[in-house]
Amino acid sequence: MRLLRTTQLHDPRPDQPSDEEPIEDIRDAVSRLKRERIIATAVDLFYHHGLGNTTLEAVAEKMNVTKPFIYSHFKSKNHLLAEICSRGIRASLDALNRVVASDGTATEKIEALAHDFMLAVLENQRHIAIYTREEKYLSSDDSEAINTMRREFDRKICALLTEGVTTGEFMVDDVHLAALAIGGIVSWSSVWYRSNGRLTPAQTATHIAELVLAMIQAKPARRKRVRAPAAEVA
Amino acid sequence: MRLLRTTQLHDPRPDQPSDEEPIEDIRDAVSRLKRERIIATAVDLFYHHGLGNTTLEAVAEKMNVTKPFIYSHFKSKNHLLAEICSRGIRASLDALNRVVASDGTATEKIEALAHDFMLAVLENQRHIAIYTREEKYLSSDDSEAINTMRREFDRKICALLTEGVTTGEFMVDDVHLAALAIGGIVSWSSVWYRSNGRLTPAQTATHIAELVLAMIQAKPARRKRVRAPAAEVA
DNA sequence: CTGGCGTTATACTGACAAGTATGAAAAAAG
DNA sequence: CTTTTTTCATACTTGTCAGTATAACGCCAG
Repeated sequence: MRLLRTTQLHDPRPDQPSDEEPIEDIRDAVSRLKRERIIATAVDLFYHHGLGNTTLEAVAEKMNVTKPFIYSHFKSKNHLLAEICSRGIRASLDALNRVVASDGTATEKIEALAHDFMLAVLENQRHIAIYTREEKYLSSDDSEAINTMRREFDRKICALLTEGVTTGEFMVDDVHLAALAIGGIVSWSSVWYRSNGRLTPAQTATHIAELVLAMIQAKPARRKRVRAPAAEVA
Repeated sequence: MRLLRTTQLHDPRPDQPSDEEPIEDIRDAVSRLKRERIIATAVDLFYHHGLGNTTLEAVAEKMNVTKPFIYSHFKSKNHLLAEICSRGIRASLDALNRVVASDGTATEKIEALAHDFMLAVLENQRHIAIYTREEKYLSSDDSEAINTMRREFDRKICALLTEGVTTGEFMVDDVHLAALAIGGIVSWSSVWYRSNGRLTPAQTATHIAELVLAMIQAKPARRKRVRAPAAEVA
């Protein structure tokens, strides 16, 4: 296209108006591919060396392109960072929401939550590690949006724990602290996890879920194993 | 004195040669006081705005001094950062070692460990948060030294857990993962803890220790409460 | 009071890296 | 094949800061 995304002209696909699968415009696909590569490269460097030790020139060089290439896809270094961070957070939040929306006993839901949340963190480990470290370099808008997510997070876990305490499934003195503990166990994994380590993400998630259940003293009673469909693997 | 720390001359305190308490030289005391103030101010700013968003000029301004003042006490911005980080780590490691050296059952020791470690983290929350975020900006020497500590850390918790499993006090499938979970619960508190929050550090530590014991399914059997002397408060 | 020493402000340098103006080459359109 | 448009490399500008040279000030000794 030449005018796409700019102004005039109707639909850039004038052929059969519908009935076909909505094939994505090639330009968009190419553009997205490039974006993805930039992000992947940046994640790699930001993760290993830190945001402040990584120049966009270094990112460009690693891709065998130059700086303006990156600037044609991201408005600034901070926008790139924001994209990276929000992906990590979004993956976790999706996992959480999927579980909360499912039905089952509180025990089942907490187990699923610990498992899927852990898996989401492990699968997005670097994004989340970057977010955790570089939060202060996000624009206040971005960081506020993300903080809202985080609070929502805590709220939902608390609600779930409270439910379980009410039904007598769990035993915890302080629901809020327990929620933070769960968040800690899972979130901290972005610090220590290495993808070439002893356990696969799935194994790790399973073990961690058991630890979480033990922590809140959930009766390992009849768990019907109706867990939400596991997050699709990256 | 004017020649102290330089070269010649005997003892700068020529009066009663001994028998007195070893009163620290005033200059040294003053110098230390200044260093402490610089560190405190830097911690404040680094914590709230991030290392990269904080210039040394900003630190100086907040103290109503200027940059060379800081440079006369720290060789570089990174040396200042290293000092901040190592304080946080040292406090935690001291707590750990104190507990490991104490005697008692594995249950008692783990409880004490969780409690005292948590307390140490809370009391040094900002230092540790800064360390966690800015690790990549430490010289490789410093960061290696600190990583050694971290590994030692894990090793000792693992040993303790293994001991408890052997004596039948604990039930955990994977000792190493449990150690990481404990580390996560505690370390992550440096991210969420606010000193003006609902609970005092001591209360928080007590609750967290309970959660940890539950997680490893320690029998709440005869805990004789011979906990190591609580960390002196900062 | 005076001279020397240590300390800290003033004022600078130098480097580095974010972001950009321009134009060349490639791709699409006609 | 020619024209138009997009994309990205070359080469630049610019601001910011870590770190420093120098000089002024104050403190203690004699």
